[in-house]
Amino acid sequence: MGANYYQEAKPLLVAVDCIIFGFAGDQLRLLLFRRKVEPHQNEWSLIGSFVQEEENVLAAANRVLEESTGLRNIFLQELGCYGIAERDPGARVISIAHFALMRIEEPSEQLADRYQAHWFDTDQIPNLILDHREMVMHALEKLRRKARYQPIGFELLPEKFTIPQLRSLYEAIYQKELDRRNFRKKILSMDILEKLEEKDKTASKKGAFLYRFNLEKYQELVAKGFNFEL
Amino acid sequence: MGANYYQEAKPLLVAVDCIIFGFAGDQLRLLLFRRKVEPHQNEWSLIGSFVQEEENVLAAANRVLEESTGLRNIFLQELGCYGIAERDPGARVISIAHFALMRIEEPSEQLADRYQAHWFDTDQIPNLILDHREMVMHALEKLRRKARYQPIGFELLPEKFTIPQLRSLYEAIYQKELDRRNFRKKILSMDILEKLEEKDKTASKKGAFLYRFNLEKYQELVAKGFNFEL
DNA sequence: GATTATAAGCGTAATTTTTACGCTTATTTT
DNA sequence: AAAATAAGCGTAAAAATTACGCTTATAATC
Repeated sequence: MGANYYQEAKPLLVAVDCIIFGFAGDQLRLLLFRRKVEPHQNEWSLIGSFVQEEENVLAAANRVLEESTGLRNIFLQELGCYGIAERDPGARVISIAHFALMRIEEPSEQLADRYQAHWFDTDQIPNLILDHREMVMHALEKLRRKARYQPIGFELLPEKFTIPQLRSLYEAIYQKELDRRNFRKKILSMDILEKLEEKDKTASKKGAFLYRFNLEKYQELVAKGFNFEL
Repeated sequence: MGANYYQEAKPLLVAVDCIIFGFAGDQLRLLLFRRKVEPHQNEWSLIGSFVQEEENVLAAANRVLEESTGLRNIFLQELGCYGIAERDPGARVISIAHFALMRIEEPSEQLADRYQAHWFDTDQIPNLILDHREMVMHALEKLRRKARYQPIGFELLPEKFTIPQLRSLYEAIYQKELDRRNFRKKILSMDILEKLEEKDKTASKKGAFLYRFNLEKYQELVAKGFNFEL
C-alpha cells in the first residue's frame, strides 16, 4: 500500500452491454445482434463495447445505443455488473449491463439491415454468447418489477396511445390478463394521463381515444407523495 | 476490430466498495473506516479494494467484508457501478458498490479498534471521500425500497427477536412510526415467524415473546405465490 | 338499409385489505 | 397495594381491489 496503492492494482477490461426492449404486436421484444468478432463470431449477442479510457460508463452505454440504433435519449438504466473472472474466454472482461426501452417504429427494418439486428419475442430468445442470456433474464425480472412502481412502460409506447394499448403492454410485461374495466379505472384515477381529442381506429371498430403521459403532472403528484402502482 | 478486438481496448482499474449497514439502539447505522492511503488519507470512507486479476467481482466484495469485519456469509448485494471517468483523482477507477447487512453484536468495539472502523447513525454521516456519500444515499434508498418487498430486515436483527424490535427496525428504515397493533397483525398473518417459548425482558416490564424468521416456511410460501410486503 | 359482431367505455356490488383505536394483561416501580 | 408501562388481542370504519353487467360506437355482414 501507500504510494504504490494505485500502481499495484491490475487493470481489467470493462465493457458495457445493452439489453434493448421494445413492444410490438402485443409482445415484449428484445433487440439482438450478430456478433462481429471472434470468439463466437456471427452468433446472436447483446450489443456492447468496451468502456474507453476517458469515458463515463453510462456514456459508453449511450454511445453503444446510438451506434446500434441511431437513437439518442432513450430510456437507459444500469442493470448490474457481470464480474465472474472466466465469463469471457477471450480475456478478463467485466461487463456493466444496461437495459434500455425504446419505441419500435418505422426504422425497424432499416435497423435489421443496417446493423444486422433483429427483434425477438422475449419468450423465444435464441442462444446467446457468454452470459448474455443471464443478463436478459435479469433484465426481464427488473423490468417486471420496475414497471409496477415506476411509469416506465410509456417508454415502450408511442407518444400517443390508447388505454387498451397500455393494458396490452402491461399484460405482456406481467404475462397475465388484466381486467379491461379495472385497468382503465385504475390508470385514469391516477390522473397522470392527458386525454386527446383523437381516436385510434386501427385496433377496433369503435376506436379508442388516444392519451398522452403527462410527465409534469406525474412529477407534481410524486412531490406530493403519490406512488405510482399498476 | 477482429483479431485485435481485445488488444485494442484499454483496461481500467476496477474496485469494490461496501456500504455496511447495522441496526442498534433503534437506529440504522453505517460502518465507516479511516482511509489508509493518499489521496484523502485518514478521512472517513467506505471500505473497499481493487478487484484482483482472477477474482470474481462479488468475491472481491466478500473478501473486503471479511477482511474488515471478520465476518463471512453476511448479506451482500450489488448496489451499482460508479463509473464517472474523473471520480477518483488518483487514477481512472470504476467502482462496483455493494451493500451489506450485518448484525451488530459484541465485536462492535473490537471492530473499532482492530479496523479503525466506526458505526455512524445514518442521519449523521460525516464527510466521505470521492463519491462515497452518493453511494451511501443510493444504498439507503435501495434498502428502503427492498426491505418493503423482501424479508431482508431480519439480516439486521439477532436470530431471536421480538415483534416490537422488528417494528422498531422498520420504523428506522422507513423513518416513520408504525402502529404497534397493525404491524404485529400484519407480520404474524404472513406466517413466516416462529414463536419461541422465551421472552425478552430487557425492553419492557411485561416482556415480549421472542420469534425467529422461518426461512424454509417463507420459501415454501413464495413458491406458492406469496409476496412479502411490509 | 337493417342486423350483427366487436371492442370501448361506464357503472355498481361484493370482497379484501388497511387503518384507527379501545381494552386487557403481565410485570416492575413507587 | 397502587400506579405506570409496554405487550398483546380484538373490532369497527374506511379504502382499495376485484368481479362482472350493461351501454355505445363503428365496421362488417346480410
